[in-house]
Amino acid sequence: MMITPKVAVDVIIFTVRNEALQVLFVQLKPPLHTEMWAFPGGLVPSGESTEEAATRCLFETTGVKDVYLEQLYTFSNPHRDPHGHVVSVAYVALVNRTRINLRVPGKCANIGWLSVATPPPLAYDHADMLQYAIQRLRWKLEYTNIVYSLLPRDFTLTELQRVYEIILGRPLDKRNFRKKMLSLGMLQVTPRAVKVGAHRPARLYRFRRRMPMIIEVL
Amino acid sequence: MMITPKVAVDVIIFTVRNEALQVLFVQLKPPLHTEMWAFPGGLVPSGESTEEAATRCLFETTGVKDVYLEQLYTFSNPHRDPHGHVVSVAYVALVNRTRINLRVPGKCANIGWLSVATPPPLAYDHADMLQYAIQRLRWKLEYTNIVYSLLPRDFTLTELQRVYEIILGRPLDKRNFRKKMLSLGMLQVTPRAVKVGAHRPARLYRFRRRMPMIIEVL
DNA sequence: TCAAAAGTGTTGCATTTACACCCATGA
DNA sequence: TCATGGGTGTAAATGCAACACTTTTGA
Repeated sequence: MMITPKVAVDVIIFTVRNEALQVLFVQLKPPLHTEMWAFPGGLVPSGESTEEAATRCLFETTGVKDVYLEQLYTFSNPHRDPHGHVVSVAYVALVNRTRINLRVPGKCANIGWLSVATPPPLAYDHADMLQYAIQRLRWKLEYTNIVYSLLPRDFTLTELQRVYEIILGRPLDKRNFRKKMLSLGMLQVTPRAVKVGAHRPARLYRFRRRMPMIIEVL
Repeated sequence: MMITPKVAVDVIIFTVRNEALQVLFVQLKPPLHTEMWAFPGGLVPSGESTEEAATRCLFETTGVKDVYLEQLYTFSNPHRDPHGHVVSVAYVALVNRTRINLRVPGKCANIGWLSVATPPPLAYDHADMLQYAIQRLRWKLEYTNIVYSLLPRDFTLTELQRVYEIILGRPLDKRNFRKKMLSLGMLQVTPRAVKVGAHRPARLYRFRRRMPMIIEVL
């Protein structure tokens, strides 16, 4: 019987919070990489699919299920983990921060959201993973509806636009943005509006279908 | 120590041959799945990256290196292989058939090119892999230059167009195709032309850079 | 001179970009 | 009445799709 590498998953959990794109990191307990941060993850037991393992990891740290979760890439450099050859299947999840109840997994010393703009020192090859994940997120934002998973059920168009601007890192034209979003037909107007502050109340919208789809197909 | 699944690679090797998109399949030796076909692949030994394993598999069956090779997806269903839990990292390779010297790997009974239009019964979850690979190939053909890996160094625009038509499965307009290709600036005219048959000779072109790149960036 | 593939431009349509003012509200 | 964010339309430019004839060659 040939000896093959071990299999792990890492889950890159994005949210938009405090006007920034943030990622959930855990801090490992000594003696492993203390002072470094890493994505939630771990070895995959035989009999469990990597999707299941990623879903489980996501649930154990945030308490949420049923959010957008996508396989990103498989990282397999034999030296990526100094303790032995571990092939890691990376996943990306998008969560709405208001639904989160963070919990520190048993094997971790700490957990928290950190902005991708100023990432901390990362363990293993997690810096590569993060770069790739951000790139993929920006790319898919443009031609899918996955942003639904970052927002509450009801939201204003300005909130939606802010999420796009924060992730893409550039300002968008308000009129063109609204025209485009509404023309895609994936949003539904709700009868309600929000009144906050001394100005005109904003209409609330929601996604017709809160599931991933490619925009041309809508 | 936790027991994790074994790690394998499968390589989906595409070529364009006989006016069809074809894939390289091997037939397993008895007692395993005889009568079924599968992609070249196998377990990844500890210490080898999956890229290396895929490159090696490609070389062992076709004798080529330095062609387009891309990670496709990781398949991890615990039941995908009835003999035990094997996570397979699938790769896609694109080769130019004229450069190929097929060899039957020791553990296989047979090897050959088969058209994707009429795929044979496939072992494991290889039918799923194939569908996904075709989809990805079509998609990437539209916004990258990866087609370079399917053609000889020098080719005519008609040959290039045929490759696109065969993979996409629909006819393309000759004038629009040429306009588009030439405007992207990724082709170089060569001084030579080919004369075959009783008609005007065709100019030969080649790719400026025979390496994968996204078309907007060119 | 004929057959066969190579090669070449223009027009309409759809999509994207740029851009500035009025509206509704609470303080 | 003023400050604040919500909401709206038009014109130019760009990109894409449709479409037919002339050129060069060898037989």
